[in-house]
Amino acid sequence: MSVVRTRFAPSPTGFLHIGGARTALYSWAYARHHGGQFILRIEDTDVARSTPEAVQAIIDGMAWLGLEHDEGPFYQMQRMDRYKEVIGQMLAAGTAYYCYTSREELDALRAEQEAKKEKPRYDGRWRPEVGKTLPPLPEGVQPVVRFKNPTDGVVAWDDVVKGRIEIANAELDDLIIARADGTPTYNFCVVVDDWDMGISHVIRGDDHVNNTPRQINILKALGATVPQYGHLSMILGDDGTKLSKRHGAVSVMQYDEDGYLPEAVLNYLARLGWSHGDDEVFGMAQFIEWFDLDHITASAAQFNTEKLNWLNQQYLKAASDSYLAGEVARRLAPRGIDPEQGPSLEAVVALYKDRAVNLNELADAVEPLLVEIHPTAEMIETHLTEAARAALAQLRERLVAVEWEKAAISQAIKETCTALGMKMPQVAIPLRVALLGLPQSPAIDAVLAVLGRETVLARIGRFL
RNA sequence: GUCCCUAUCGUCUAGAGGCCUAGGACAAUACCCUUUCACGGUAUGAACCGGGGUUCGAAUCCCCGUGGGGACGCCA
Repeated sequence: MSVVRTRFAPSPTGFLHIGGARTALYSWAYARHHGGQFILRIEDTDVARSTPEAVQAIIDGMAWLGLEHDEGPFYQMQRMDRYKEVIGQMLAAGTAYYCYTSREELDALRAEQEAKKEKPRYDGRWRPEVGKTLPPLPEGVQPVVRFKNPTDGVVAWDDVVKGRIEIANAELDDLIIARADGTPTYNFCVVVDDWDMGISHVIRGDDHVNNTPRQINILKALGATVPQYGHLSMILGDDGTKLSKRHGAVSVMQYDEDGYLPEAVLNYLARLGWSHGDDEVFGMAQFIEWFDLDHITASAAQFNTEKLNWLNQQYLKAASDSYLAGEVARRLAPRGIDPEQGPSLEAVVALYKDRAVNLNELADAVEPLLVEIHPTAEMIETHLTEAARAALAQLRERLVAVEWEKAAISQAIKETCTALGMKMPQVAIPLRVALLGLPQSPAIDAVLAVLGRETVLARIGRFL
């Protein structure tokens, strides 16, 4: 069996978004599954729209997700000589030709065809044919180079996700492979790159299905081996419409900012458009073991933030306290909070990680344990009644002497309840408000234990 | 307009002719657990786009509609 070599080939005209991330993930996982190589290639031939910032954004996104490549990044702009070399060969071999049709003529042709409700396409006026007389060479027109596409028969391939696809050559026109300024175009560069880089499986977005027959024809004209193709359907936004700036078409780094763990995003993406029976929660090692291009869904999938949230929560619960403490500290820093002060961040995070959906929520939840709190007047009025304050006063006295660990603290709270004939919540809720400014928290004895005696006594003391 | 792809609960999906009284997960609802809020547990409701075939038998195969998406650039 031959070596598996896959690639991810984004054009650096924006950040790495969720659709691109899934394409990269599948290509990466397929290579890993087969012990092959995963190549990163930057398709930057559109000089006007490509930016170094976008290149960096893509690399950052890949790094955040942990999709490391084995070769590259290769930049198409650095491979110009090679493309020109191949174009020269094709011109010489007669599989490509110069076309002197101007942009204006092309526009007119297109308009005419559209008016007649026809599929717009080049009419082959400069295509050399035996016994055909070409038009006279116009003055001052720099020619483009067009590929001489076969006119009959069909191009067919067995798409690994969509099955057999056949397209009649009659549907295809002679595409431009080099612009008037000599620079090669996308469909041509892809072909040369996939060929030169020995790509065995091209896994890419659905929007490239129509490019595939053209690329196969060029590959064949070059005498190159045609790789396997797999076209992934697109990802729709939360509302079922195409991803746009407003919903979902955001950088994967936005997910970091929104408090998602890369593991959760990866797991979510793996399951969006692919399945392994009823399995839902699995790490990348497991995914690599399972993933094999079977079971990829052919139809478009709608992004569902709620399920991502649920997955993120699962990963949050499973994550280690030290990892979470690091992530939370990173989010607390911009708020001017130094987690070195106060109780151990790991202990605090452990208390809250079961109840947060994302890291930002976790940071929010943890904050009152780390900084001075300011309960609202309303909160104080509703919860810190005379009776409540009396209970807190008595509890405080017990806490002064008690051994500082959960069971003993719990015992002290219970004794206070009994002594005053109060129910647990009647003491616990005011206590929460006094300590955290909130009526809800994890188990109160655990909160006290983590907060430390000094802080607890001081915070209760403020209301006596 | 032409070509290509696609169609199972609200969403992601299982399903490769009988295992389907269509399964799981998210979301929803109810109950349980609970010291509050969560977590967790249990249960309930919820789908094969329509029409024709093929077959003893179709969610699964074929055809036609319809819906959705994509492509038709000297963009990638």
